[in-house]
Amino acid sequence: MREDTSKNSIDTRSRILDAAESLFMEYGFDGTSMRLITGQAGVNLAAINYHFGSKELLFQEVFRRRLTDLNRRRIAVLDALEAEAGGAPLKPSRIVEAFFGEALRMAADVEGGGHTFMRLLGRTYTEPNDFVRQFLAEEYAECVDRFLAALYRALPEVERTEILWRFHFMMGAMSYAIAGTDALQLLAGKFDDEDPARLASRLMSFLLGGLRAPLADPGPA
Amino acid sequence: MREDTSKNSIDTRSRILDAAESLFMEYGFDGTSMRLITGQAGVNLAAINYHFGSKELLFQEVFRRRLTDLNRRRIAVLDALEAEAGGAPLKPSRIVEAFFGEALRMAADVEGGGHTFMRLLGRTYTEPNDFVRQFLAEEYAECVDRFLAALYRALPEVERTEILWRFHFMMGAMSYAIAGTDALQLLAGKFDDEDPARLASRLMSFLLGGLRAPLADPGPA
DNA sequence: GTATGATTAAAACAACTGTTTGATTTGTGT
DNA sequence: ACACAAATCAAACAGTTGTTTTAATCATAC
Repeated sequence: MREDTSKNSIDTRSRILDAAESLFMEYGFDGTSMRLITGQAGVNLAAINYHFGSKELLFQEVFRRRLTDLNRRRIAVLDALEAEAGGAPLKPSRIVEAFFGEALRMAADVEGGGHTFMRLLGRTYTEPNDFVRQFLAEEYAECVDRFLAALYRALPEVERTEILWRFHFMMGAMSYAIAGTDALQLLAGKFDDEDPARLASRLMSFLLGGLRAPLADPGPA
Repeated sequence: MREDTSKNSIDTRSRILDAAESLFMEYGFDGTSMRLITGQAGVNLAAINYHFGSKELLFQEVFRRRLTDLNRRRIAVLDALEAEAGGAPLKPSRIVEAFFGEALRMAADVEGGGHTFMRLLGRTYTEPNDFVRQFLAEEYAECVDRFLAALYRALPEVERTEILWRFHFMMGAMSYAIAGTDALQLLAGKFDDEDPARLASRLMSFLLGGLRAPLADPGPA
């Protein structure tokens, strides 16, 4: 009947994290109660405060658990690309593929929870809670700095502000592609879903098309 | 001291709607309490239930107030384009410009509240509350049907599924560009904001670049 | 086996949630 | 001025929120 040995407590921790990840994704931070989380995790109500301190700290830990590795992997890929190039600037498309490809790879991991997490991350971008924004900024800082620097070097003739905006647009397209699948099914009515596997290649070609688009006229009257 | 005549009640209604729009945008549906709304609106707590019936119905009315007009304008522009073309299929870029241009025009209206509303709309796409999804689907149905039909006719050689996905990506890029400005400021650190006026042209050229991008390989191994 | 610290458990805490009630005020038509 | 409906108000409703407390149980080292 019982299978927990000494890893009982770390089991409780990850059961809470898994349940919280899934519920935060579905109902948001405010829409998810402690009792809902502990109920789905099958643990006592007080376990969250005991193991994480508060609901907010649990929320942050849900992100840290996956984001740290994701951004580490992104930087590792970028390191490899730059080492291979040997000092020469990279192709912009390779940089973009590295950054968004790693995210899409995580989003494709349905059983391991990566898919759920990426949907949660996507909807969190548009929920500008102060404490979440502060936290995400710190978590992303190094990775974004590295990739922006690489893009600046790859596109020296393009204004940096323009690159920033394009990066923002790409983040938005990706987040919606993952987090807003329900919205699409909604707007478009019936939608053949033979394709979540092909999402990555579809999205990537869209992103690269947007990246390569001619710059806008500076002055629209 | 008092300036209200007979329009007292409709004044209360719109005061509530304005406060709710702004607060829902900032804190989300669950994070915004009735007392917060009525407090900022300067009306009695019971006024929301009296004038709108419930918090959910107020939420819906916040959307209906702006969305109905927005989609009506979109369809009007599309009608004009099709009348001008006289039966010939439209250029895809014109269709996209019509759909997203109207949204961006609303987002540029800061004083009138259009900007706030578009940010709220953007973050709501990723909050898949059942009752919101149902409502948005009905509100968008006719407009999306018309624009998708126009795109299908404009791009007869492209699979309809591909067009759906591109439309989804474009929606995501736009919503983030408007709703997630804070997220960008965050990730990129300092960000010159001499540009909210140029957002429209920047975004439009990105969207058209994505729309024109070559289709992805169907099979990524 | 017993002591010690870590974990779990049940119960209670005050604060806040959306909604309803009943009385009072306000506006309008006669 | 009167009557009638619309609108506002203060107060209370029952239920839920995140967190804390105190006791019980667990695992482990001596």
